[in-house]
Amino acid sequence: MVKITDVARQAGVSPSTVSYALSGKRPISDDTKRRVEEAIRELGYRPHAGARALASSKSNVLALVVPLRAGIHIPVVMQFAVSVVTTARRYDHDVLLLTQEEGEEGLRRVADTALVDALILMDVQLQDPRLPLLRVLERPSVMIGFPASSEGLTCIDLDFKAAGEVCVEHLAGLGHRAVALVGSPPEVYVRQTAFAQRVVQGFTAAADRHGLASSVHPCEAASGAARKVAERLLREQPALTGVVVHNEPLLEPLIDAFEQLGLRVPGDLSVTAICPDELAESVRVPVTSVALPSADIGTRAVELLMRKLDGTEVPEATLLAPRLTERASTAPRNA
Amino acid sequence: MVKITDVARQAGVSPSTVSYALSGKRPISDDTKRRVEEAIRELGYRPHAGARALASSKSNVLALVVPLRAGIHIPVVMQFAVSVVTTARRYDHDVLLLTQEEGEEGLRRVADTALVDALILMDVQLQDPRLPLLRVLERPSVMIGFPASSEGLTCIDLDFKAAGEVCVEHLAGLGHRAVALVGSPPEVYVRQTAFAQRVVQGFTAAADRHGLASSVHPCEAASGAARKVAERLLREQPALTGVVVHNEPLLEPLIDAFEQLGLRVPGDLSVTAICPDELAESVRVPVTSVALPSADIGTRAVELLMRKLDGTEVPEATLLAPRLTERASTAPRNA
DNA sequence: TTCCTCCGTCGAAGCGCTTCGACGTCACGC
DNA sequence: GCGTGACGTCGAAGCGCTTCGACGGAGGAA
Repeated sequence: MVKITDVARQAGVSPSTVSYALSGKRPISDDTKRRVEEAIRELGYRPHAGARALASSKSNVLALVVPLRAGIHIPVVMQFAVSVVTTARRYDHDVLLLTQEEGEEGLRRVADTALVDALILMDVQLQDPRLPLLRVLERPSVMIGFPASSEGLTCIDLDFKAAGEVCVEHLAGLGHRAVALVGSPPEVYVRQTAFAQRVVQGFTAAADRHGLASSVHPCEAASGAARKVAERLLREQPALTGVVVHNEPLLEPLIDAFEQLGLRVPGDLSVTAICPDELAESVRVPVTSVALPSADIGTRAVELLMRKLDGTEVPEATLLAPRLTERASTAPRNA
Repeated sequence: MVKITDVARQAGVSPSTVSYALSGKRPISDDTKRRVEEAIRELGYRPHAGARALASSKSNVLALVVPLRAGIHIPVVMQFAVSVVTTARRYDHDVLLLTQEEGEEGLRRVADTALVDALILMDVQLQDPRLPLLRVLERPSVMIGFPASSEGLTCIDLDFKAAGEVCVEHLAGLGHRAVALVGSPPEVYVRQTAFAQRVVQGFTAAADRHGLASSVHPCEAASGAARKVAERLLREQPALTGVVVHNEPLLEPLIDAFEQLGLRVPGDLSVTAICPDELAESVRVPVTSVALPSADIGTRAVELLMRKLDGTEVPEATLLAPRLTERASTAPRNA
């Protein structure tokens, strides 16, 4: 193994000079820098991560805690993870993958052993048991999603309430007078995951504001459930002409179910969704949707963390404004 | 920060004794061990990962390289990653997440900086550019999937050839005489990813052996493509009564398409798949399938790696025998 | 010209841990 | 009763890097 002293010898300088040439923390003459770089290249030198972490008390590793619970759309998690890794690399950091399963003990472990410098958590619940820990941990963290109180923490997420509102407003603007929300599986609500509830709040508030008849239906993500909920909607709300879907795996089956029940989309029924653009575009009838910008959120989360590591102040809450893209699934009522 | 010397003082022993009590590498009296453990608990001591890595030249971290290319079913990747993390934890290791995007340079980086002790690679291609690197890297690795030559490397995967055969044999056993394989997207074959080709080999070989008429159809994973391929199959192969699907996202849409074309499953058409059991069970007509045991593979991959880290010899190739589960989508011909 | 400052570099200390050799003690066998 | 291990513990060295203080020399100010 080639070490910094080898490089120093080869370049005719001291080890500390090599270190400074690498880190830029002290001025080094161009000539010296060049010789050092050359020596590094010739010898194929790579600084030892552990030694570096020990001496500098920085591991340049971020922890990413991913959920593995039911009711969460896996591709979104994955896309998010990839964008975190990619962005972290831009800042010369790596990403350690943890599962929710490890719980608070896992967080404490990687933080206290100095394995990681900072943490990113996904799938935060309203009363998340990890919150107190994050507040006392001596390492910065960013949460994807919002707990009941984000006091002293840093959170980022799509503004789901606004997303629910935007969907309703789009439908109201098209003249629809009765709308329904097909939501996430019941367990997601029971778990008190904020984003699902926020959509409901936004949806209901906007519907009330516009004087629309509305109803909310949590729904399993199995395609069998699509048919059932479709039938039920038509039975209970015969005047229904607008539907908001906040349940990725159900989107396509639900549209199929409506069509099989004799309703054309968007002729008889307008459908909007809150989901990744990718999914919305890939449905047989491309769906008007509010984008779930997982890649964007991942990038921003890492950027927030980097600023915290720099000692910069960052806002406690970052809510991304919803962006609705019109596609083929919505049309004016009675068009 | 509390360090090993603090623990040593508190327990009235030397730092090295604490270290040995922790690692068990030398005998320590029960009494001393107890006092050390107590001191650790009282002080909340956590060994510094970097210091440990430096002194022991072991980071206790594994690298996991995940693919992010098209044509790969994301939930499978995720499930795999989770099982790797979970198993690694059982062996007191953590997992660093890398993307394929980082390429060979990324592998070299984490290996040469001693950030990780070993590597796991997914989505290996027949002529994978990373192979030469893996052979010279001074760290053990395990690959999920098989390259053209696994000489000197360690690979593990489902036996996809046998999986293709098992599907055909199941159909042949039910009396079917004309079968088709609906495969992965074309780009997966172009990329020379072994598993897709192996399925084709097994499928074709078994069909020939049993004297069945057969055809192979790579297919996009979009649900629009399902309808097209279904129509094409019926047109080109009117006698068709058995289909093997090796394309997760297409499974359900394809069955829908067949039914909309007037074919009942399994009445007129028997369908088998190679996919996660979870998926096969969740389809409206539960599908007879060969399981894609991602969790199992992940676990085994980590176990192989641990044995290599121990210096134990492991087999170069581990092929998991296919396991076919009969469900509602297959029935005897002309039942 | 002298003094001070800033630049570029060096040497040494030290980050917190593991590990090696050494040493005292105790039990056992002859 | 004494040699001989094995057991349990200690001290010191060192893993490879960063960083701090120091220092010589050049350049500008006085």
